[in-house]
Amino acid sequence: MEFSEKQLEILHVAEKLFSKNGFDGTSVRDIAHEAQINVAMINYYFGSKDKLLDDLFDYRVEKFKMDESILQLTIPVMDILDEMVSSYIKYMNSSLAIYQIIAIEAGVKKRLMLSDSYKNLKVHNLHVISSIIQKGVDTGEFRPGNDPILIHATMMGTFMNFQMNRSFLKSELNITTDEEYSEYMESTLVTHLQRTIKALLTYEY
Amino acid sequence: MEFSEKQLEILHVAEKLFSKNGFDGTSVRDIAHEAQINVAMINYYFGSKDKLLDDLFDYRVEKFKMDESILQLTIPVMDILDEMVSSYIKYMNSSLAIYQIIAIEAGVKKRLMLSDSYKNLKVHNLHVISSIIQKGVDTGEFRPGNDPILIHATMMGTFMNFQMNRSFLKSELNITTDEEYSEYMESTLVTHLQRTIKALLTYEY
DNA sequence: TTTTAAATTAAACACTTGTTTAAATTAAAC
DNA sequence: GTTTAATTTAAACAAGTGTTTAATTTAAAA
Repeated sequence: MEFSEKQLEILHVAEKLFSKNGFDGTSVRDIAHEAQINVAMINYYFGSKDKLLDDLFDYRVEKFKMDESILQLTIPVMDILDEMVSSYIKYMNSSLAIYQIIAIEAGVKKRLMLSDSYKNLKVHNLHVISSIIQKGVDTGEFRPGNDPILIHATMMGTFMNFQMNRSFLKSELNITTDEEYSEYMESTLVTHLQRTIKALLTYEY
Repeated sequence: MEFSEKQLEILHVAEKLFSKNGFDGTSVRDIAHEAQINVAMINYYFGSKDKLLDDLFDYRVEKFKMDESILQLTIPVMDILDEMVSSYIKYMNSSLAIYQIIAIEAGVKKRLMLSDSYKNLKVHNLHVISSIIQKGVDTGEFRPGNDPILIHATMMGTFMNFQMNRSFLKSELNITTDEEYSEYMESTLVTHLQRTIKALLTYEY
């Protein structure tokens, strides 16, 4: 699906407002006002407010697919794992708005959950993680028996926790700006997750 | 603050609907209908819809404080850690509704974030985790240098991820009923988190 | 039992919601 | 340049929002 310049402008404004105030907390008039267009244009271009969310999701979802090609790299599997965690967190961090929306709307409403593309995305990412783990198990570097679902949930959930408790954690970490918080997530948080997952995959229990 | 039987009935219905449809997605008339009362009673008892949410939060928040007394137990620190994870996840799992509300409203709106009791709760729980880690470091069982904030975020976030992706994960794990999913979280997920945190605290990197 | 207070009700309030309409403007096709 | 189509607009639509009011019923206090 292709979008015109005008449609993209509306999508970007909607993304911003949905992530800030939630889908139900954002009116079409809020969007129209911020985008400096007439309210009717939203229905003219997207049909309805619900379809606007669907289109926004389709517009963004493709980029959330994990890069499968890292599996082909001739580097140690430990480094592949590190690279996967790092690039995934960094991309999520650079696309916070849509991720915020997904987290809320997929959890509360059934809206996005029903979307096939959402399910396909998750299945794909689980598959990539699963393949990396398998590769490590084959080389004897990782212990077998670890469920990729749990690994994925840990990575995703920890990131999300930082996202949803931003203001509390900022004060707790003595961070003042959003930029600094962003840096923290891309360095300290990434390192933490890399260590956590590696520790788990090599841990003897 | 004490609530009458009628007020509690309203609070329980509100909790259920807020967790299902979000705060903005739930109207006072929805609550009144489900609780079989007149709409005006909500404002009569709670003043406003916003204050109803505040009261619901105050009503539940106390129970989310981690039990500090486990620190005094004369059992290995590993077992204290296991017990902390287990009891925390189990309690969260038994109070899903309010946790769902917290996750959404604290993240999107600034509503609950402004609440002092919410901040105090988090500070308290972080302190308990911090004390357990310190105890393990003192006995030489845990490595020093692990930030309790990251441990807490991992535990909380992973649980939340299971909560917010319920329907996807149910199909992925071949789970059909909510009861079974609940059992999974209290057994497999708890074990996973215990292992993860212990692995992280003892991991040599 | 009478008086006072609390609880409950239906109705109205003013405002916001998403969506549609029909007219006006702009752009494209011929 | 005229016609056709696409875009944009202000206005209206019906339904829903949280809240308030004033009247009524129920319960408690005197």
